[in-house]
Amino acid sequence: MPENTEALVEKIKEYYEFLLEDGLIVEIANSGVFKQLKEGHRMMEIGDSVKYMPLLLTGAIKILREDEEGDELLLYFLEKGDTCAMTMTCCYGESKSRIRAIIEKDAEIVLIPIHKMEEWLAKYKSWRSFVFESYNIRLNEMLETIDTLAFLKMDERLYKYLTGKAVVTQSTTISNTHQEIAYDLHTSRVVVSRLLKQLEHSGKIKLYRNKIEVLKF
Amino acid sequence: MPENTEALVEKIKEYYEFLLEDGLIVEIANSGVFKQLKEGHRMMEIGDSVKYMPLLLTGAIKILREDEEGDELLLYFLEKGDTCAMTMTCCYGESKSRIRAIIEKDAEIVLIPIHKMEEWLAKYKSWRSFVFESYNIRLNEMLETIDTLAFLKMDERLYKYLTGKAVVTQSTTISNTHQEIAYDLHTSRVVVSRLLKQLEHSGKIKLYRNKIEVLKF
DNA sequence: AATCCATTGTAACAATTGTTACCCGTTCAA
DNA sequence: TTGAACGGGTAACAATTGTTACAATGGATT
Repeated sequence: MPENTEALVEKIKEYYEFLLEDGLIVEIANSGVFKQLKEGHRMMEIGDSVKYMPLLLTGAIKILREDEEGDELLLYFLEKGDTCAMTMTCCYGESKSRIRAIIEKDAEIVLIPIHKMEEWLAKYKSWRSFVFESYNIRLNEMLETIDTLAFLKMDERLYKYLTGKAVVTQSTTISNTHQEIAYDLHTSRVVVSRLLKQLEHSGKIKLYRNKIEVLKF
Repeated sequence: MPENTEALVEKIKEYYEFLLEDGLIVEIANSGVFKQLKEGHRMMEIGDSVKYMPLLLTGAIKILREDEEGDELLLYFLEKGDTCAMTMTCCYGESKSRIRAIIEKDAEIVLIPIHKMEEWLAKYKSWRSFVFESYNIRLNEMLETIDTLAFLKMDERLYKYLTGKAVVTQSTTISNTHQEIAYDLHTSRVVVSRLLKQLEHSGKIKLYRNKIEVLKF
């Protein structure tokens, strides 16, 4: 936990030095708020009004979509160096979140007041690049999600989910119940159990209680 | 067809006067190329390198995604006042198109060289707003597409497709074969025929040869 | 008129996914 | 120690979607 602004500048530099100008990093440290968040923390809900844009320093965040009946779907994970473009959306146009964000792995973030975003756009070229780059990454991530939904069958989606999760959490062991996975993929627990069993038989994973080991990538 | 730059300025003003500064519109008219494109024209293919960003004045464009096997999926339609954010993606980072664009309804567009985009970002506030607004619209459109894929059944997707298409083409009559619809929804012709019959029985549409009439919205 | 071809309708069947029900084993609290 | 709650396995069945096959229709062409 950075003790003061100086320390925060150093902390941000660790992850953003090569992306953002020094002057901008100082501004971020001055007007941003550093936070440490625990796994499982619900950072944002659908309909919440968005006042801050998060910069992710460490850890991982999962971004979910929900329909009217409350059914969920995992959109993508945010990792170190990412920011949430769906949040940036809120600086122009609507100010309500259209997604849910849950900490997937203990995270350190810096919250930036959204009015700064526009201010820095005119002022810092590196900020413009960063913001655009973020939008692009997000658009491509959404494309990927669409491809997955449209072109893959459930067993492929499941396997992709497991390997993807292993990557963002930097661990081949996934600590989830079948029910939780079912929520993320928007299917039922029985279907997940069935397909996990198949994946185990084909030697790609190993099943334990509350735990799945990914063997192949 | 505008005869000269003066006429093009007027033409662009018709659609963008309230969005973009006058000075910017003049610049667009100077460095942009006006084009008229016919329905069915394949404007861009996956893998094409992107050198221009299109501003849509009239008509409609459909944006498709394709997987390795050549299976297609409709992502969304672009309409008057829209631009293609997936194209803007190409100004930073990769320069290859990740989508296919086909004229859905005779269109008039202005092609802007992509290097102008960055130049104008620093120079015109209205351009920044426009570009951000476009990104946001596109992100939300992609979210909508994801919702549709994840939460709707095929009959609902089909009905949504028909009504959506009626809106962008500004006509309740849809001139498509069942096979063409099947491609857009990434399913088979037989499935489309079956579900269309159901929709007809429920009184939402009326079927003809090469033609579908949307009765309810 | 005869023929061809694209389009649509439909039946029969297969594969995938979703649902219900019930099992067993583990964990945890009373 | 007992029982409830949770996590997971599995069978049986239902619903949805995909596939194959073939018939019927209507235009277009010769």
